[in-house]
Amino acid sequence: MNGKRLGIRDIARLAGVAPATVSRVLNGQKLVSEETRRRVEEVIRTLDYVPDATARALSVRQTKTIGTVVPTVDNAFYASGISAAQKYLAANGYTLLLATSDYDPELEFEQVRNLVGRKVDALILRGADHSPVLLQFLAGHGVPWVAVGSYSPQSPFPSVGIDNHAAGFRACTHLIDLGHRRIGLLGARTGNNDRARGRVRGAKDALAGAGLPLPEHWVFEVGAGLDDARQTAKALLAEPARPTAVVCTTDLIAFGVVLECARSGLSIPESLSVIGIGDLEWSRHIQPALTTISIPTKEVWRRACDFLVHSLAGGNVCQHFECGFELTVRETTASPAIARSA
Amino acid sequence: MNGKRLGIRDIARLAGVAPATVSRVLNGQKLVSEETRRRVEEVIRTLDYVPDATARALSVRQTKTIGTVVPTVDNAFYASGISAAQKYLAANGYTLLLATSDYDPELEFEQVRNLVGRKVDALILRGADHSPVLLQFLAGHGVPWVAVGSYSPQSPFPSVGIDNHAAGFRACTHLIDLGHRRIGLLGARTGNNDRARGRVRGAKDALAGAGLPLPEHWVFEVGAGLDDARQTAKALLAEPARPTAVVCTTDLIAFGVVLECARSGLSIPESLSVIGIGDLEWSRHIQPALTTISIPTKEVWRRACDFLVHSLAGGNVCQHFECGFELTVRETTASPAIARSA
DNA sequence: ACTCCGTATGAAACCGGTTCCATAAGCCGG
DNA sequence: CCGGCTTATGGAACCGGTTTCATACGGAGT
Repeated sequence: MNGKRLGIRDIARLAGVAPATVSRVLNGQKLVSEETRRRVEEVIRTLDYVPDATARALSVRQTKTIGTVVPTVDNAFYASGISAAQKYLAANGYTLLLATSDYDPELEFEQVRNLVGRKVDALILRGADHSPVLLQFLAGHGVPWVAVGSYSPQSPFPSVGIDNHAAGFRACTHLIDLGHRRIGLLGARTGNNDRARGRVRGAKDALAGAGLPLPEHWVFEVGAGLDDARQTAKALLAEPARPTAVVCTTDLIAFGVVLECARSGLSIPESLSVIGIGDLEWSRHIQPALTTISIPTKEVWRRACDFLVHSLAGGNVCQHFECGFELTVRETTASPAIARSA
Repeated sequence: MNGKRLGIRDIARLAGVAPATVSRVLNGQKLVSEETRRRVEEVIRTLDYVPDATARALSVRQTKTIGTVVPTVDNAFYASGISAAQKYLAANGYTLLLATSDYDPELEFEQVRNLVGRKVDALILRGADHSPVLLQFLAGHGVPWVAVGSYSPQSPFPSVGIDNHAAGFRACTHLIDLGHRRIGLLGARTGNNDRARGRVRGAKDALAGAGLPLPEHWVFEVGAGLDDARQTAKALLAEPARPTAVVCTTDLIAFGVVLECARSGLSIPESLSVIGIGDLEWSRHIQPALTTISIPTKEVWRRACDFLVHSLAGGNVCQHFECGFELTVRETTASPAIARSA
């Protein structure tokens, strides 16, 4: 190849103009004569010149990049959000810089630090639950960010998501309405996770509101993978005095229960009603199809991006956005009467 | 906040040294006295200073960033690869810049252009099947890249993946070995996709080798989503003279068949044997569990990253790496005798 | 005491864009 | 015919790191 990269000055020389003019053409400013613009564009096209974004970033102090750190992409829930975000951002001239934390807050911080060093214009973080040190770091460096996944109007930082407490409450209420009195609760780890916590509390509040007991041995804390979920489900099924229904705070956990019941020949919903939260793609494909709380994950992420893009553009955008959820009844829930009265 | 961002010169002033020295400390060079190093690090720590990666990138002409463009993250197959790549790269000081093309070559090119403009050190692209214009663009800009998903030793560009022809062949052979004579073929779109093409050809070659016919109406070309797969499966089941087995070039397609059969009461494998290629996480969870060709997707991506990291570091790495696959027999395949001889 | 060398540090140019400011040309009204 | 305004363009500083080259210093060798 030709010895060195070609830059704006080369283009300028070949087009017989000043670098400043080339820059103006590149940025579509209107203070350039039509004639000059065409000449410059011609040169750019024939040389296949692509301006150096790092140089531009250094100069204008913005990278047109949004960073995000999620626990893993290896989970339909996050993958779906990432996908939606990526698409929305690309359509608006931004690129997504992706980092994963593997559910480790320590690593999350390191990743955030890295992203900030790379001068992302803003960050998308899951949940509003972050260490003060991290928050202070972000504030100190003037990096805007938005929390996705939970609607937290009381938080001083922007957030987009659903009301997790209400979702947990709604899921549990559905079971109560069906007539269940013995309801178990399988929740994701709540440490450092306000969404899981909200859902669990919602379900508990529903139970308490209905005057129903929740014995210690009917509540389980579940790890992140599908295998963890199956493991826990197995433990649940081994319970001598089993509940007639369980609310799972994520669909993945519910999958675990459904699959494990299938394996051990326990029929759903006759012997056990199961409800999840999330409504992943698989939820309606699995056998029996999962009753769940549908969360518009893609919309949540899209709105988070929308918020950032607009507020970076100087717009005045509402700090908190609540996305709606809805109960989607499929085949894994039924009245306990079906089984008991038989 | 303090009026302006703090830079290396501020750190230098506060530590009473020259900017060059701070730079040396940051980069861990050894030509700095222990005493000075400690003083500088002290200042950096107390000020929470994070060096500007864009400035560094401009200066050293490398961003420690690897770009990739995949059709979508919204597919367990790609999500899994992305996830592995991200993790591996992070562990080696790189960050993944993610772009998606939505199965559109036009958009893919645009994304590549964008990534190149952002000065990624290298690219990971799916497959070796790219337009000459794109290849020329990459070459002209001196951007190294590696193809993932197919082992293509004859290609002038590096590749990491499995031998897709062999995978298709193996899958089909499994059905033939079981005694099937009427075998259908559900393949992903082959346009611009050498992997799908290889698998389809492999299956066809196996058929031809066994002297088995493949009537036009037993081969289907399937769209990308699970819903497309179900749609096609529905069409297959409507065939009056249906095959006794089908090879699907991806697990997602196989899922479609399995789910659609369950819906219409057709029992697998008694009435129809199904084999997929890929072995996604769901393949072993679905009912009945899917027989498939297991591809070490994560390993493929990890090796692709490994290749790039090492060759960027100046190492001399083998240009093509073939990952192994293996047949994983589960519950969706059986001898046709079971059904026919009854 | 003097040269020679290795080590620690500083000064300044450079990476490739952007943008402020200056300048020049063209046009209008008085 | 000239001042003043608008528009097109060029010159040069600047963004925040890195790196080359020069310099200063201390110690070893003779």
